[in-house]
Amino acid sequence: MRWTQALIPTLKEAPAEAEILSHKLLLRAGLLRKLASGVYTFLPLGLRALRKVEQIVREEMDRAGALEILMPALQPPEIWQQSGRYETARDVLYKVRDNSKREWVLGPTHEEVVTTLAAGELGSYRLLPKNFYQIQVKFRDEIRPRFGLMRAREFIMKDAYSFDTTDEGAMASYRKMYDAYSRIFERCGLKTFPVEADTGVIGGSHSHEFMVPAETGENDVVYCEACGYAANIEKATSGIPRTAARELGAAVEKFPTPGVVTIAALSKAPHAVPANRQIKTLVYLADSKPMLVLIRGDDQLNETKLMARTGAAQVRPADVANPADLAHFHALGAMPGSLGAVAKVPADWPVLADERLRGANDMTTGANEDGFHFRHVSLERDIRVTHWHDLRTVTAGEPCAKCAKALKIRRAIEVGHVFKLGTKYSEKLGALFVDVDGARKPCVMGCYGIGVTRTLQAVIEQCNDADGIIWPLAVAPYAVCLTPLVVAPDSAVMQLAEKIYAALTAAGVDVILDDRDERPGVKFKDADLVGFPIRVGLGEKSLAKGEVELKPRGGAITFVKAEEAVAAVLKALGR
RNA sequence: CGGGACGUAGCGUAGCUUGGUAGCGCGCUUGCUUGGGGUGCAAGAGGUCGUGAGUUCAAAUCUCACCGUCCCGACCA
Repeated sequence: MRWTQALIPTLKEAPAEAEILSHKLLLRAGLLRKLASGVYTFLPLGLRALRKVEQIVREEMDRAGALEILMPALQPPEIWQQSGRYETARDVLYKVRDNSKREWVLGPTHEEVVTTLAAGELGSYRLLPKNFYQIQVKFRDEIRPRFGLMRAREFIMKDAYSFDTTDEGAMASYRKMYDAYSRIFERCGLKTFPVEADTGVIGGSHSHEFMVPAETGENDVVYCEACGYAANIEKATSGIPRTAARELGAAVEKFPTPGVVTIAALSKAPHAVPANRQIKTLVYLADSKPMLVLIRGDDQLNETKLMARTGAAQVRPADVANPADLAHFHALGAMPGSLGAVAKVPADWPVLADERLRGANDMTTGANEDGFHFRHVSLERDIRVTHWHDLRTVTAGEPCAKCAKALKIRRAIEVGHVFKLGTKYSEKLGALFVDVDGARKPCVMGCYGIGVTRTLQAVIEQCNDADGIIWPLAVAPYAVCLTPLVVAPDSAVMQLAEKIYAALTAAGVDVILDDRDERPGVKFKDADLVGFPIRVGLGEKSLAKGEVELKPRGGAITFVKAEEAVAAVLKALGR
């Protein structure tokens, strides 16, 4: 490609819409343009890089035995109603109506479609196992799109779905995908690490996310450098000890605490009850049903864990500002700040307590009477706990549950996610097969996603310097940029450039010839900004010595004989 | 949805407090110049000042509503 025939609109300054570095570089290097919030056009260079990522994904999925298909983005709402996600996923579903008023859903993911396909086509164990994948546009009505391609309304995803006859088979499929993902990200030049993950609304029992460490990521990952434990903070646990038990002793005693409505306030004089001797009592609604959640005063509730433990599709804290929720506080007899689980708890309310409180006594908690608290409370003796769960959020420095070394927490970008789904969708959508024994059984499923557009941006986030992008060779839009500093067609410099251009093109190298009549500085700056892995500089000075320059992006210049330039480039490309 | 900021030429911005001819840099066009890290000079094109109401003799500037964009939170398959 000749630069003058391409469209590479580089920018000296980043548009104000971009906040993080990778987003700025996407815009400045002329890869991407925004049409609307969370909706983007890929310019030629951006598309080339995207295609490179897609191709790596495709090759590794094929190698893992998956079959590429292409499913529709436009989907009938009926299958979503069948799976139950028409309701549970309604917040992210784009719904459209055609001219005859029939409703459609723009696919945010494809479990429903692929399971419907399997229901029709995979009727015998002889056809199993199968793994279908596609690389396709997804639509999600994100509450807040942000950071360019990181969280967009419309984005490209590789999604795969495996169908097995047995649980063991499904685990083998899962393992294959896990291994394929490791190879995919490695080939993309990305440093990723897998972490244990929550399975969320999608359901399932086993799940890992592939994370790219980055301060701009939207996930917190808990990890242990000593033993390798790593988990999304939504899922992570630690070996932190339970609350120290004291002698059972005194009976519950009510005491006045006028105006004290926070853990912090109660921990100060005159009461001076340390936060770790307090019970935080929260009113939560799980699918609209009220419950009490008990957490130690110095801990934070992990809502994802709460959702997982209750099995609810939606959990939210009761809100004093919401008139409909006030009844729940009235039922307890107090407002937040004085809530407790000792007295006046309606008999049909579940009381969920965090494991860290198990066996704790001599604790202080609200009395369900505004302005009063109870002291000398024993969890076992004084509170009707209906469920004990791990509900707290891990914090940095806590001992690892496996090896007791201090845990660390870092931010990361989720680029891939593998799930073992089980039979949730195959049962609901009728993906049954006839087994050897003649019995009809639901397929055991797995699903596996890679955010392709997000991965592309993650590469930029990880591979850059002050001058611009530093593309890993495997995903660079062009591997080589030829930079003649004289572009007159009859000049020796340009004629040599044309010769090298022709030879590299013939060798199948992705090469761009910067034939613009621009000053050297402009060409160098643009080449650095766009981030071509190798730049070949051709100028009169070096050519007088019979040499051209080879400059790897971010590396030092080397000089090679002009007649050896093509071979040197091929060698630098590892070919 | 709650909190905050912003909307002036393709991009970045000044002007708004105190109402009165819309300015600068980059980019773009033309000419000359320069020619190894975003040359220099000159001339030029390009603006519904987000949209709509209102106040006023007069609104980019003041008021209200709406739309859009971004950030924090909530949410997130």
